[in-house]
Amino acid sequence: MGRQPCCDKVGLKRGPWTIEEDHKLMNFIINNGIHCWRTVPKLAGLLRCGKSCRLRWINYLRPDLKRGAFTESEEDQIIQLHLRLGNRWSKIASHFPGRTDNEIKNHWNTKIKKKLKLLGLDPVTHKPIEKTEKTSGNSSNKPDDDDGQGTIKVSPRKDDEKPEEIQLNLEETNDLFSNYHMLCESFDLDSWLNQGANTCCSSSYSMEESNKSSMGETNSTIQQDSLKQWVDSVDSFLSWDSFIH
DNA sequence: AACCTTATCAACCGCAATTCG
DNA sequence: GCGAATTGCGGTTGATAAGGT
Repeated sequence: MGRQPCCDKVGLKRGPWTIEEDHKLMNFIINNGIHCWRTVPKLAGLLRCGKSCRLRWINYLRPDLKRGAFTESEEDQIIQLHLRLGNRWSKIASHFPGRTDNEIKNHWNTKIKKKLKLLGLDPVTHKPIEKTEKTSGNSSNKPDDDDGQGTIKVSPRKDDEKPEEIQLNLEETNDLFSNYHMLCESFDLDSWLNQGANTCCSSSYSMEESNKSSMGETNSTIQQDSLKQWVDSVDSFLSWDSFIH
């Protein structure tokens, strides 16, 4: 049997989105909202599949996106949530209004993972690497940049250069680990989670929901004005994007 | 200046979960 | 209740910017 592909890929465009495509998608969603992603590209006049449109909207065009680098406290919160939820990025993202699961996942993979490794912590278990190795006795889980003796080797820049060794001896590792746990303990995740749950926005955001929640009782003129402001702001970062590209 | 390596992040893919007829 | 359609999620890839040699 098997499932049909979600969309007919023949003749569909792939790769980076153009400003024109972004405008088409935005205009369509502004005017019509989102009812069925599958029909969005067809109705909006886009040669993209519905999945691609959804992703573009959620990760880049949504009006409530918070752009910019993650703060240290956001990073701490991500680590906390990862400890509890694992790689459930959408769940984690739901506690960061304006952040997307993709953004958090990328940040985790490129920055936080390295930070934890430097602290001598396994990014998967959040436990000291030595400990997990000794207890598991499974060398296949050993990070390739760790020599198993509390020393993390950073890849050399040159072939003839000795790897830079960051001496994280056991004492230092334990100190870092206890600090890390003090941070974990002092952080009231539950109350924060509850607070986040009230303010979080679902990844399946739509203009209809946006209108209901943020514009609820305002009149249509104000709605039009805010919408215009948003489109203007999106226009400004779109042009900036095209400039830097 | 040219080349190479690494880091970053947008976008894609495949599968699971959910919805719909 | 069942199967097909659709949506959403997490892992992965690929383009490109940034930095180093």
